[in-house]
Amino acid sequence: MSNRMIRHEPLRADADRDRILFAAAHLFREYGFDKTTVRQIAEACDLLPGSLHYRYRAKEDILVDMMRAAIEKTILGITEATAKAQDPLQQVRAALQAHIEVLLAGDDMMYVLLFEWRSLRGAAHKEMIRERDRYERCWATMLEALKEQGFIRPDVDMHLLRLIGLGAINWMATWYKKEGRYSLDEIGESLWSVISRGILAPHHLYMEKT
Amino acid sequence: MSNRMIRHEPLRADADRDRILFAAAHLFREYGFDKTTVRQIAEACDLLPGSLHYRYRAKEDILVDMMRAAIEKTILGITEATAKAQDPLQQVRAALQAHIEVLLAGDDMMYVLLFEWRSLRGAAHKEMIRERDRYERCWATMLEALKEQGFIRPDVDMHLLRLIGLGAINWMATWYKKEGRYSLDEIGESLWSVISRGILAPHHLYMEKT
DNA sequence: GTCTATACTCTGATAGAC
DNA sequence: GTCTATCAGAGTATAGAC
Repeated sequence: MSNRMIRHEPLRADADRDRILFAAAHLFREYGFDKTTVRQIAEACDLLPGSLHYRYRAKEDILVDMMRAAIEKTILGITEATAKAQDPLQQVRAALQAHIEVLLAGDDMMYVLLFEWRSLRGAAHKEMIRERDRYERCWATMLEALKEQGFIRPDVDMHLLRLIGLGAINWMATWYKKEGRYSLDEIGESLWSVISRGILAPHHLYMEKT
Repeated sequence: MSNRMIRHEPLRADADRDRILFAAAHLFREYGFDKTTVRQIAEACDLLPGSLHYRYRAKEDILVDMMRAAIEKTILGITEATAKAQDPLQQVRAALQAHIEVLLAGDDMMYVLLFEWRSLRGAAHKEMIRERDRYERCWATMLEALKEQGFIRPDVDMHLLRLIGLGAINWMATWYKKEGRYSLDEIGESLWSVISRGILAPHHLYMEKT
């Protein structure tokens, strides 16, 4: 740091951003966005309020930036997971596990993304709705493909299925504990066991069992 | 009201309580507990701040009272529903539908119960955890009975199933719209269709289909 | 970029007349 | 029980020196 020649400003800036967002996320999760003060955030990332203000002009800006990062991470997570999988069924299975892992692996930003978007108003609120829709469309595309290829019973409404499935996972953030009785693999396995038996057409259900 | 003889104090008091809780719940749902001011609540139920203070000494007391009422209503809902049903399977089906209806029928208090318990701290927080556990135990009992009677595949973990199922329903509060494309019956039917096929032992699955 | 000090606003809660 | 008036505190955001 003493030598200007070996400094990498962009990296430094990213690290600062991460440090701030990480500390803020922890507080937002613990106390909620409204009950967390900018003074607390500043203290948690070793800055004084004035310095934090230099990075983020308003408290809400921190939340917006955090949510952008969180949703990007989520989309990246299921994109990578599905890329590895071979057939469409295993793709969905992998995406499901990826969503679980990204959400519950311990990143407080994910929790904040799910439960604090109500704290945003106006333009910022609308932007997050759009971002959420972008993510949900990834799922919609995957699920529609599955249906068109005959994997799913004809009477299953894929739109409702998506809402139900993602809802079950998202709610896990309220009860999952790292030291609890279930591992992320067990949780994903259980969920998939119920859903796959619940929606697959008989032919593929049989294949899935073997 | 002008004649003291025909006044019914307890009824009046209940009506006042409902009026306050209803108005407060609407605001809490719209803006969140923290962003709602006691002045707003007072105005919404045609009281002045001082008068509201007479009923509830602190803002948090309103939230606690509201949550007590909401959880009581929920427990009453599934209790009544299961009482009407005959066999254990239909009992669970009825309880599931009851939970959906109580949660989504339009009572803002239910939404607040699900998403604002984080606003409580200390003793009040602990009390709500206990109340929630009381409710979850109703479900645990029902589901355990189902398993013991052989309705469920042996490999299904009933504890996890409860968390997944109730999670799927609770999350509905974030997306369900009264004017939306799905009725409460459709939603319940879809959920049951997936879950029942996902967990029932083959023999009962066949019976369920007919 | 970081710090100190502070302006300004709004909040929950209360005191006390009626 | 309801009202008016107000307090004490906390909150965000800012100005300006360094």
